Amino acid sequence: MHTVVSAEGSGIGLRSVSDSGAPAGEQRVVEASGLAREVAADEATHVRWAWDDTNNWYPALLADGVRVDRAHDLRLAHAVLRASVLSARTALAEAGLTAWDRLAPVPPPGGPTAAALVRPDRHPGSEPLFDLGEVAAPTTSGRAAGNRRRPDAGPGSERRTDESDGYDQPGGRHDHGRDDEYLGAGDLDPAAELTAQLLAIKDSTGPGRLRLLLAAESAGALAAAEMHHAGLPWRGDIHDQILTDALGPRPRPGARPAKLEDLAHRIRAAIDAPPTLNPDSHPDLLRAMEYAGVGARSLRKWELEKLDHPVIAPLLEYKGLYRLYTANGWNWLDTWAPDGRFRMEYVVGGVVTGRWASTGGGALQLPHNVRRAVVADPGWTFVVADAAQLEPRVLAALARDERMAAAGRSKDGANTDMYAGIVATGAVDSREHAKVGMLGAMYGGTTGVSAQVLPRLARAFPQAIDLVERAARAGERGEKVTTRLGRSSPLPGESWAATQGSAFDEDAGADVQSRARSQTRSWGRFTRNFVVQGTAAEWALCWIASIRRRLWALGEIDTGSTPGLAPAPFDRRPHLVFFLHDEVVVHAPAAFAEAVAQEVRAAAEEAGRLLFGDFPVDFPLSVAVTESYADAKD
DNA sequence: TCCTATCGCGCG
DNA sequence: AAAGCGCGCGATAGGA
Repeated sequence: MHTVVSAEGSGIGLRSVSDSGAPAGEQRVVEASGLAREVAADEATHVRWAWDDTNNWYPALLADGVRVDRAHDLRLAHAVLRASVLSARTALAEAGLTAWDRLAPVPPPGGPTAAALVRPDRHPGSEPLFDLGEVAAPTTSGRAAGNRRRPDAGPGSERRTDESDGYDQPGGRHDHGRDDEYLGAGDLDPAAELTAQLLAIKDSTGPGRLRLLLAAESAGALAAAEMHHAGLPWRGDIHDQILTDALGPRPRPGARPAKLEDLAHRIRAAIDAPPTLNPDSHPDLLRAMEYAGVGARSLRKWELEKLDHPVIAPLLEYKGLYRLYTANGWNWLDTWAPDGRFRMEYVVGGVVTGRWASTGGGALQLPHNVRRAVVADPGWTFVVADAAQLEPRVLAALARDERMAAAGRSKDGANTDMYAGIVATGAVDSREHAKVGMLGAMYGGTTGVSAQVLPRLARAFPQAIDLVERAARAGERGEKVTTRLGRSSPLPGESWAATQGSAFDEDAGADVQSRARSQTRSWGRFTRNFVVQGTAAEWALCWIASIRRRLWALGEIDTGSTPGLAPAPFDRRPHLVFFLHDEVVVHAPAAFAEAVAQEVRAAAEEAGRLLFGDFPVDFPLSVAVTESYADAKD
């Protein structure tokens, strides 16, 4: 049974919808301030909460200490069902675009991203887009401030829509924007949409796969909201020490840190440049280096490293420290972890393949050299787990390639390295060859060692290699490809097809043809990788969904003991604090560490079974119990 | 002045 | 163009 949650005037509507999509009973309307109590009471009935966007509702519940077990995120589900080939011949997919196709993800409340959206420059005398007082509930400041829809909301309101016109190049961010008429937020009827989605699942060619995918995607949205709520423990004092050791004391605004200033002098001296040369200006620096005869074509690190000149050493050091200073320096600390927690802002489903993206704070790019600042609370510890060689294992299982799966299977309980296993089959000579060969197969590498090794891999593991080759050819033909659970790739944009067509013109020049060919191959590499990366993302979603359920079931520390620094409902319980594609960090009371490690492993096994049934493929983890994230070597 | 493109590098 | 996939971000350059 689902309960659909929606805004009804100043109150909140709760309406039951059966698993077949039939409305069950009348809608109840409760006061906004009473929602948390209502939800907490209904949790015991194993209801699945359905709502337009998890970030519109769940943060306020968490703020009231209420955790929910299951949800159905209508925005995320709609996007999957709209695009999937499994649901292509359903009413939902065959209907024209609706307001649900135009929803942009709602940022988590209270963070810098939400603040930036709430603070648009208002001209004096212009009407505010929404009245904060009208919808504000005591505990829902973030939601009330920026993200609640109103019946009269229109273009330019808080319900922003994406404006991109689709895909011309692989690699664009996931969006569903089109430039037809905006239908208006008033058209969002969550109960009707849920009914339509459940019907689309039932009518699809893979209801079981889609049901699992949407459950996992929605569980991911819950987990992301919970991680934002709990935050990653962050020791600002340690971070500051790292910065001071590397850069010198924090400079006044506008000034370079002492170490960078010193290196800038040495760089100028080494190439006889004037004191006005700004090493942050690539064109100027490159020109000055050319004048000094350094012989650099660009300023890329790997290229500079090949050169022999006195400027290289200080320049490389400068670039490293500059990166630390600009990306994760004091400004970052002030903005993203001012109070002992880094509240990362994930964008669930933000990548076309189904991976998560993040916005602001660079949660998915946290450099290794600042991870020392991630320290567990007193009496608590981290359990850090990452899936070893996830993508090649996923490929083996996807292709049902028994030999490749066997190469990654653990023998007598030993934690195996799949690349070593591939070497052991005799297919290739070294672990390095196995690794670059597999990466090349999954990414579409055509040169160097990876291309040399590919034929050997194709001989040893024909089914796995054939799967990625077929995915590449489908993409080159402009077709969709689909992951294990039913997430389909986007189609290339109109200009892609136009370029393809123009290559067939009688008078097409060689340059046009070569551009078309290069574009074709590029899209093929995208679809080749899509099936693997996308299915790996599905494995990770199932993993994280299982972990959050299992952690909750572990219960809490004794009532006598001191709670941790995490906010309720996690102050006495192990909880997820970080997720990075194939890696999780759990923050747990020290006494729970071993139990958590065991559950994280069990969750990985469960994820493998959910995706691949009894196909004999292993997904081993490396698990570390540690006080500091930096001590978990990946 | 604002907006976008480019470079380069962090992560998986 | 490192060698192929997927991202976010900050600084500077350059066009409008």
